[in-house]
Amino acid sequence: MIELDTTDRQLLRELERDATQSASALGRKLGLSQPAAWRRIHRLHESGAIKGLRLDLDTERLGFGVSVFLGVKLATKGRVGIAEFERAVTAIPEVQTIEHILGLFDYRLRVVARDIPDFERVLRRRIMMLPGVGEVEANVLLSEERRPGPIG
Amino acid sequence: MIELDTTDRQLLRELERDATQSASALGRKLGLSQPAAWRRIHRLHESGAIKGLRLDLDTERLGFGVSVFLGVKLATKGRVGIAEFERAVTAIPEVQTIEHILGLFDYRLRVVARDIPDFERVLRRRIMMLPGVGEVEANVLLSEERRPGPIG
DNA sequence: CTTGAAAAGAACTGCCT
DNA sequence: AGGCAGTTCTTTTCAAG
Repeated sequence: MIELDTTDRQLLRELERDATQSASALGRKLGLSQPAAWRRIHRLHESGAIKGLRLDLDTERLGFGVSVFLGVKLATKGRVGIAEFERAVTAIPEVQTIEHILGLFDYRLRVVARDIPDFERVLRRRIMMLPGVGEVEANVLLSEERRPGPIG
Repeated sequence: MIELDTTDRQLLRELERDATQSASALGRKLGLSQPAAWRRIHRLHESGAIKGLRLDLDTERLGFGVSVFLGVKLATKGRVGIAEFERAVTAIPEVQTIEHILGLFDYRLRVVARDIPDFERVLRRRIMMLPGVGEVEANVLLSEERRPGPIG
């Protein structure tokens, strides 16, 4: 486990707010010189505390107005079944996130579609055709909010 | 809705793979000059196609080994109930994402905790104390994979 | 759209406290 | 660990084809 001091935490908090800030801007906010801030950020990358930077696309503006969370229960739960399901679900472009979970469902999928008819097509012709799929639960996304989290 | 040409799509695909690439590196890959690539990226930001860059932290390495998805059904569903719930849930630092959804549940929360006992504390003393909380479903995250998506 | 150039700023390095 | 000074690279804007 990686231990962080107060300054590292402040850096992460700032970078969570705006990941494009320069080392000099961050240094100014925390009372550090530009190289000092840079070296800390660099260490946070090297240590693996920061996995990287993700591009945050506006799926709605790009024509994918519908996001649906699917809970999926597998009917066939052997080792082969799981591997086969994962391989097949990976090939569906509308599936943005695949979460292997433990609980009432086996997988949780985040699926995007242009609209509801498009989603129905994805669900019927893609999701329901996946090998080993059992029960499927759907929840349509209305709005989403990300919080700073206990780490920053 | 924002219309993208093939080059913009290629840019987004590359940036999804690695959001830290320079305009000149992207230009080289797509056969564009550095200013041309830069202007396209700039336009993708301005148009809102790209919302920004998100810091991707390794919650596990930072000591939060447990991620749990909670489906929450509200018992009280008046306008006041929803507003009150959202205000209260926002104040819990362990809640990383709040998704307002339509379906079997009203909200989906992504919660992080240091370990299972820590998660039990969050669940009993924080989540279950939220105003208007009805049924709660839990799924523990085993592994997660993000896919390029139909946009890139 | 392109190339080329120039100025500003950010990233990175080595040395010193 | 932090700061200072300097080098290299990228970003950003411009002129011109």
